[in-house]
Amino acid sequence: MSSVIDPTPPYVGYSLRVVWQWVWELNMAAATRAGYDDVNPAHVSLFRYPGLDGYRLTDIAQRMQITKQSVHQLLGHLESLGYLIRETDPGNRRARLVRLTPKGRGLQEVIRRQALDAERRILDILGEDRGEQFKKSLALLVDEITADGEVGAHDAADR
Amino acid sequence: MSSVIDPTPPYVGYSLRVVWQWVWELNMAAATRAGYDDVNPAHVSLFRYPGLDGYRLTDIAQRMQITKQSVHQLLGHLESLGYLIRETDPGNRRARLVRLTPKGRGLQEVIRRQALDAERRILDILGEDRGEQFKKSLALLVDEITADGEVGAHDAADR
DNA sequence: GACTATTGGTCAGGTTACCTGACCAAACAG
DNA sequence: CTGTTTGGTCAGGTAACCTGACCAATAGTC
Repeated sequence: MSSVIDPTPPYVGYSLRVVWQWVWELNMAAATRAGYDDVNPAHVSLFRYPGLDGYRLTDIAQRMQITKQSVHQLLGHLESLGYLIRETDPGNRRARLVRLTPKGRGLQEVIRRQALDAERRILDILGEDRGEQFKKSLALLVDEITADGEVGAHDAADR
Repeated sequence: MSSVIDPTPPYVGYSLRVVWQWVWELNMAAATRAGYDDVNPAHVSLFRYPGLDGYRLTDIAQRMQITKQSVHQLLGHLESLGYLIRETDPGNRRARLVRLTPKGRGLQEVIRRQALDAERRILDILGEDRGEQFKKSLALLVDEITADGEVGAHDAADR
């Protein structure tokens, strides 16, 4: 009794998840290996592109699609762990800007290096031509998706 | 002061995440729209390829990379919501097999259809040739990654 | 057969990343 | 001056995860 829908897996969604998860696990592993073992996945995810330095809490909350309160808590952890400080924005005295400490910049650097390394590994697997084509396709998809505002544009209001 | 690492974003990891998240949000939206609004993302994720029907708790835990206890709890929710039942495996009386109810099969079907729809939309964006190439590349990456056991092969022991 | 080890699953209890709601202070609009 | 909006914080709750202890059925060994 085969279903009406014959799946012909693996689905693209499935594959995307597997590959992304692989990159993400390499990312966490790189952080831990480099000695940043006092942070958990939620913390590290805040460091992902485009990072934390110079951003306000609200910007980060919007980017991550979580509440300001959640970001507040996570930034609090990172601050008490010595990864960053929050200083008042000179141009807007209600706002506070995240500033990475040397420790924070160290972790940021590890994460960026790892991102490039993952990219390298993908190109190695696919080969140069196919790899570049793959990157272009991905970029095109990202353009199209973010243009439509289909991701991250639910209730820009507050949540 | 440009960093040692000039990022040339967007990174592949970032793009993968954006695209995957887009697919995933379409997935959740499809479930909700179809009336399955008593399940949350954690529940729906259990239904993702290759699904629940016929599997044992332990299989699912391993696939999802979470503990048996967590799966136990989530399956408990889904059972009390009427999505599935757990019946003793005739061939192994300690094991219990997940069996989807009609309601559960309904949700499963919605998710499968949505997966195909997402695939269609990606092909529409990239065009037929480029899209097929993209799928092939993804499949190749998945093969390579899962072959090395780099994902989901941490401690096959318990977890 | 009896004896241990392994496997599949459950119960009890803790942690924490999220959430909602209420609130304050600075900035802005009239 | 008087609301309203914006950036952020405090208090408290929810639930998806975790660890540890445990039981029942199976498999391996003598």
